[in-house]
Amino acid sequence: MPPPPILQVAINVPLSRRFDYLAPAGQSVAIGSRVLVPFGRRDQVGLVLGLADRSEVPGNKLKAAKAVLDPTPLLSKEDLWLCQFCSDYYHHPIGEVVAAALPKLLRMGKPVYPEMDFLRATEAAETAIAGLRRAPKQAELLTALLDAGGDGLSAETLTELMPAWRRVAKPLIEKGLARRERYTAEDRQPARDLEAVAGPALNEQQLDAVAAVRAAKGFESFLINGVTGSGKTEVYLHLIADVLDRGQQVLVLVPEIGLTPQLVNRFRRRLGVEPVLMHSALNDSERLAGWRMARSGDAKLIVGTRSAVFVPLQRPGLIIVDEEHDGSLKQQEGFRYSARDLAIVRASRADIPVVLGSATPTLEMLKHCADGRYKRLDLAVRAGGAEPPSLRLVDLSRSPGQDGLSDVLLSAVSRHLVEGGQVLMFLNRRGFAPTLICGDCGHIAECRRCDARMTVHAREGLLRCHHCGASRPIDRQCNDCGAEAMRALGEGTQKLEDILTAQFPGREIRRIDSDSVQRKGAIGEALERATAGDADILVGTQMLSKGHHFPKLTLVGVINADQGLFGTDFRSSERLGQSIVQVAGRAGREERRGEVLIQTAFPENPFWDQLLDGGYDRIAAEAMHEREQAHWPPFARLALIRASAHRQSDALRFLEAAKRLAVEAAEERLRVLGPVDAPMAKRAGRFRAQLLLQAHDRQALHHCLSQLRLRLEAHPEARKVRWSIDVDPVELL
DNA sequence: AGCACGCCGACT
DNA sequence: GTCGGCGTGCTC
Repeated sequence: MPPPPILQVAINVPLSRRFDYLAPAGQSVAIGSRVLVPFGRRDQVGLVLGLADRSEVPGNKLKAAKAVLDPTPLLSKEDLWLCQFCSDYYHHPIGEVVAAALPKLLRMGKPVYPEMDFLRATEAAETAIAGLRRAPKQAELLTALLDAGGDGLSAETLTELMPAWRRVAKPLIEKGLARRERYTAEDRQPARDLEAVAGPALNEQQLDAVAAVRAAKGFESFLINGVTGSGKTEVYLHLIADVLDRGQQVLVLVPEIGLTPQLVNRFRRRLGVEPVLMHSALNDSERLAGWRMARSGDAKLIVGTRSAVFVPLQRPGLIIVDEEHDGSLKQQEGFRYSARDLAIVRASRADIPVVLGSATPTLEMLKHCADGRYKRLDLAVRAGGAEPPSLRLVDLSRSPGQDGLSDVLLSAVSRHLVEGGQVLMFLNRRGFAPTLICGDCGHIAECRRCDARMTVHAREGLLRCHHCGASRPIDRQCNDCGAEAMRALGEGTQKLEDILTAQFPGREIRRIDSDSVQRKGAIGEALERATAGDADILVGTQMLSKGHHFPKLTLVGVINADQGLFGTDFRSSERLGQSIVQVAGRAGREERRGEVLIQTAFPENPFWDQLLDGGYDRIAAEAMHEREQAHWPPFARLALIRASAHRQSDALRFLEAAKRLAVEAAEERLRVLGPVDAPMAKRAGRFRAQLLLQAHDRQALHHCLSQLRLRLEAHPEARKVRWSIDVDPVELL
């Protein structure tokens, strides 16, 4: 008689260990299944990571699982491998990793296939149907049920077929001709094999790129470095079509904003398959349905944002990461993973190619290419022969204008409008004005919970903190000297919209930022409306610069680029280069050449010369050189220990302890910098500080982090602080 | 993270 | 006299 197996269970708590349980009496449990377990004084859903025949935990402490929630494993060996990899690489508790990898309903213990109401015909129906001549609706319904046979039809299907079916079904049920039952519902196959519409012929570079990826035997990483408008998507479409033809699945990761109807429609039309979407605008059951279809293999093409990188795939054939440089691919709280990096890890594990695309690749990817680890595929010409936009600086000291808009830019706007073009004004600052200042004493209105100034939102009459979301009515008097002299200083998108409205009466001006686009997922619709062409001037933040195609757009104005020029983060020039090149790429994609005007008070800054002279390539090359000199990524590996607490001293004391432990564990193979207050030390009422670990290679860093985490979890100082490890941080604050 | 236990302040 | 504040400890 073998001993009862011990279940090693991952539970969604911030603890790194697994919890051992006895299998429920008389039941066998498979690895990868969920179980309901007693945990402390409550019940929790856990995932079985492994089976063992003995446990370190003393027998009297072992409890038995209460129920097995999945008769067959929910996650495959491959899925579990990915979770374990994440837990190891990001030094994050396995239970929280598993939780992040599962749709909410599964996390809550709901069944994979929901039970649904069905209506089916009884045996008596066959003969009785002839007697229903005077009840045509009933006859119609019963015929449909008989035609469906088997389990009958689901409530969902019936509602589509005959919205009033419930009323019609009632007499049928009373006559014993139909019966309501509950079954687990199978997914309806996504509509597919629509007509695939042929696309434009590929140019030589596109053909080369397609051929290169096609030639991959198993895992290989490709970086498609394609200028905006060069037709990266066309290359993706050909590659996807290949894989679909082989009967394998394709996973496409896009930035949050990239999931616009434009892209999805193009996939649908050109490939003749219905893409399964996974993004934040879906509700819980839609998410679960998509997850299920990916797992079963019914979904051929999955297009999703960051968290879709965890979706189980039955027959993976290709992973594509579009806009690889985009910051939204990195989770910025809790379990801080990079969906781009995990996509590469998954592809490697599955032994399939991975394709990363960007017009402005990160230095990390450029270095991999330079080292020969990844294959770089350049698309240097715009499809259809469109010319690249012309970039020009506007010196704000020579052409001051008013309210932050130079005369040069204003006259360019009117010129383009008169010529029938559309104009985009790019300003990475929402709200009315970034600052409310006292004209008498110079006091600036600040957030009470953060070390940040409040942003003026004039429409709503509010001051808002963009860091914690707090708001209050605009101060009438100065909180410092009491003078009634508070005025808005600087420009935000709201104010810019007002100024342009006054300057260009009769023109349609549309603002697109996270204030004007409230609902998640509404961004796509807002962009669609703007594209339709009735807007003359678009005013917006970063949101406007990503991936969307505006056919009539001929002028882009970059209102305030200077804030990126003096960033403290070592990535700031890479970032500024990316955002300007990306927004510039929106201009002039068809017959008319686009014009980009960049306002700056510092035209002498070498950054501008590099950008105008050599474009993003040059910016990247310069930045690469600096990073090598300074031993920053991609020439070093970083990890950040973040801590926050109500008292600043608690956070700092914890990090001091962490520093001692890190130095102990590291054996001089890494530098420990800090602890320092985060640049905005107080945020949402908590004080934040961080410790930076810098290592030459991954092994040194990870060796140190593994030891560090175990010791920190047990450390008495850790109780007063909220802390986390951020491996490969992208934001150093 | 949650949840209970535990020991000190302003209220029915 | 109690309701409740959040410090401390624990979860197989």
